[in-house]
Amino acid sequence: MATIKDVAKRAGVAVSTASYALNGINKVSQATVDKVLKAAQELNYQKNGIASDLKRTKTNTIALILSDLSGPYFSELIKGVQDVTTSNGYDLIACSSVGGDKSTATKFLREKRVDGAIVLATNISTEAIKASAREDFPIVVLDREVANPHVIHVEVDNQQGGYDATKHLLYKGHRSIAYVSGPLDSHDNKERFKGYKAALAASEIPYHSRWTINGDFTREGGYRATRTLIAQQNLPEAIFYANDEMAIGGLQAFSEKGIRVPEDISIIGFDDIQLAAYVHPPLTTVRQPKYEAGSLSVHLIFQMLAGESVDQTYKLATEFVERDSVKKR
Amino acid sequence: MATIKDVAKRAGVAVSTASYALNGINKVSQATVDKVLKAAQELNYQKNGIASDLKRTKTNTIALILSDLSGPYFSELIKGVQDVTTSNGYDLIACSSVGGDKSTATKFLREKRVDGAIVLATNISTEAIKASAREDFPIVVLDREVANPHVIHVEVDNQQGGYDATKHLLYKGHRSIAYVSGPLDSHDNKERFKGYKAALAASEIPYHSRWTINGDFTREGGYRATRTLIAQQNLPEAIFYANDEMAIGGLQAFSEKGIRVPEDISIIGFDDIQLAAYVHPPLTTVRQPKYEAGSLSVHLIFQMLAGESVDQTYKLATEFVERDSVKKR
DNA sequence: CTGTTAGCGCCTTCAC
DNA sequence: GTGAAGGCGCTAACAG
Repeated sequence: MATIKDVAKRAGVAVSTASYALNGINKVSQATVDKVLKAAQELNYQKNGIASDLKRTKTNTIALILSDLSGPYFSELIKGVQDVTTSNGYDLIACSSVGGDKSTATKFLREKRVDGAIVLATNISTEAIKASAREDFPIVVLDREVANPHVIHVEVDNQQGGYDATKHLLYKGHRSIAYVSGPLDSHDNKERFKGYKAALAASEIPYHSRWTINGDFTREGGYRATRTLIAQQNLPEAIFYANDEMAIGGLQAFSEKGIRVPEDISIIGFDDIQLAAYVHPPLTTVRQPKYEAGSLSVHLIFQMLAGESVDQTYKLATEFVERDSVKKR
Repeated sequence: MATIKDVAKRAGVAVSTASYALNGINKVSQATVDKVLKAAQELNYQKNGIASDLKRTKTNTIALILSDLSGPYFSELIKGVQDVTTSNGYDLIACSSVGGDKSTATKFLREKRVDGAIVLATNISTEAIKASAREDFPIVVLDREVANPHVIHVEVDNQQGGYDATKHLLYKGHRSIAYVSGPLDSHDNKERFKGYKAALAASEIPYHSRWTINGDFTREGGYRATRTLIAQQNLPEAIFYANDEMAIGGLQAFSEKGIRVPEDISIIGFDDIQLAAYVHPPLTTVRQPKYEAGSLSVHLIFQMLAGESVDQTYKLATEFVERDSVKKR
C-alpha cells in the first residue's frame, strides 16, 4: 500500500508538500499540485485515515450507539441525527452495544475513536458512560439520566404522554384501566407509569396493582402479558401498553381469543411506530417527536464541542394520536 | 487525558512494561502488573484506540455500508452480519452512504478505517469500490456485480424469485400481468424483471411493454405507478411489484379507487418485509434469505482476510410466500 | 512556495 | 522481567 512518502518521492517533492497538495491547502503551486496528484493516482494512493486522526487528535465523526443494530429503530430519530451530523461536516457511524460493556459500542466510547456519542442503548452501563464522558467528549443519552456534567439528557416527556393516554381512556368512560409495563428498570417506562398513575389520581380512581402487568417492550412480551390478563378473567375496560410493540402483541392475543378491539376492550400504545397505523384496528397511541430528539441531540454535541455550555436535560413534548383502538362513546 | 506514558511514569516503570501489563502479555511480574493497573485506574487511563490501530495496521472492525441508516432495512440481514462479526471477535460499525462518493461510507472504505466492508448501497459508485478493494481489504457487495478479484458478490436469486412470482400468477389463471419495476439501473430489479419475462415466455404469453411501469422501490413510487396503471383504463388481471414497499403503495392506490384486492386484481410483491404480513390483504410475496445473506457475507470476508480463496459470486435461493393478495381459483 | 523535522500514542523488537 | 528506541502514516510548525 502506497503511503504519502511514496507519493512524495515519485512526485519528487517533500512529504509536507505532498500533504499540502493532497489536502488542497493553498500553499503549493498548481504545477506541484498536479504532479503530486498524478503520482498519487499512479500509485493508487489512499490516505490512511487512522494516521491522520491520530495526528489531529480528532476524528470528525460522532457515534450513534444503539442496543442492537438490527432492532426496530425509530428511523426518524436516526434521520434527525444523520441530517445534522452531515450538515455540520461530520461523519456518523452507528454501532451496536450487543455485548454490553465489552461491545463495539463501548470500545468506541472509551477509545477516542469518535468525537462524541449519542446513546440509546439500555444495555450499556451508566458507569461506562460516566467513565468516558469528558470535556472534549460529550455524550447525549436518550434513555436514562446520568449525573455527570459532560453527559446531557434528551428525553421525551414520557410522563405527560402517559398522562394523556390514560386521561383519554378515562374520558372515554373507562374506569378500569390496566397498564402493561416495559422493563422495570427502564427510565421511559417509569415515567410513563408515573403519568398513568397521575391521571388515575386526578380522576380519583384508585390504583390497583393487580392491573399492572410486566412486559418488556417486545411484541412477544405484550402478547404474554395480555394472555395472562385474559386468563385472570375479569378483563379491564381498557389497557395502556407502555409501547406500541406490546400493544400489537396484545392485539394478536385478543384476536386469538375472539375479543374485539375496541368493541370489547380499548387499548392505547406509545411511540407511534410505523406499524401502528397498519394494524387492525389502527392503534391509538402517543407519538414521540423522534426526529427532533435526534437532531437536537447532535446539535447539543456540537455546542459542547464548541465549548458552549448547555443545559443538562431537555424534555420534548409528545403528541396524542387518535386512531381506532379506543371505543368511541 | 492520560496516556500510557503517564501511567508508566506514575507506576515507575518503562512504557513498554506498562504496555505489556495493560495488554496482559505474560512478560511482567504480577507485582508490576498490579502497580501499572493501579496507576492506570488512578489516572482514569483509557487507551487511544486510534494509535493502537495505527501501530498494528489493523482495526479489527468491519463496516456495513447502507445507503441510508434510517432506511427501511432488512433487520434480519443486519442480524446475520452482526452475529458472525461479533462471534469472530470483530467489531461492526454501520455507516451511511448518504452523499454518495463523498459520504462517511466512502471515507471508511478508502481510508483503511476498517478491515473489510459489506456494501448494500446503490448510491456508492462501483469505481469507489474498485478503487478500495485490495488483497487485505475484502469487500462484499450485495447489490451489484463488480469485476474485481477482491470484491465478492452475494446475491439472492432474484431471477428465480421473479419467475416464481409470475408463474404463480399465471397458475392462478391470470393472463395479463403488469410489472412495476424498481429503478432501471438496479441489479436486483433487472434480475426480477428477467424472471418475469422468462415466466411469461415459458407460458407463451407475449410480453407487452405497455404493462411494465417504472417505479423506484419506494411506497410512493408504487402508489404513483399504480395510479397511472389505473388511469390507463383496462387494468391487467394481476400486478407483480418488484418489491413490497411498492406493492403497499399500490394497495393504497387501489383502496382509494375502490378496487378490491384480490377480488378485482391480484398482486404480488418481493422481499417479504415485516409490513407485508400486516397490510390488507396480507401480501403474497417472495422472501429473501436475508439472515443467511448477511452471515455469509461476513464469513466470506473473514475467509478472504485469512488468505483463503473464495468464489466470486454466491447466489441464494428465494422462497415463495403465499398470503392473500392473489385471487384464489 | 517547498523542505526539514518533530511528534500524535502506541506497540514491539532488541539489548540488558 | 524491564527499559530504550524505533517506527506506524500523517500533519503542521518552522525554516529556507
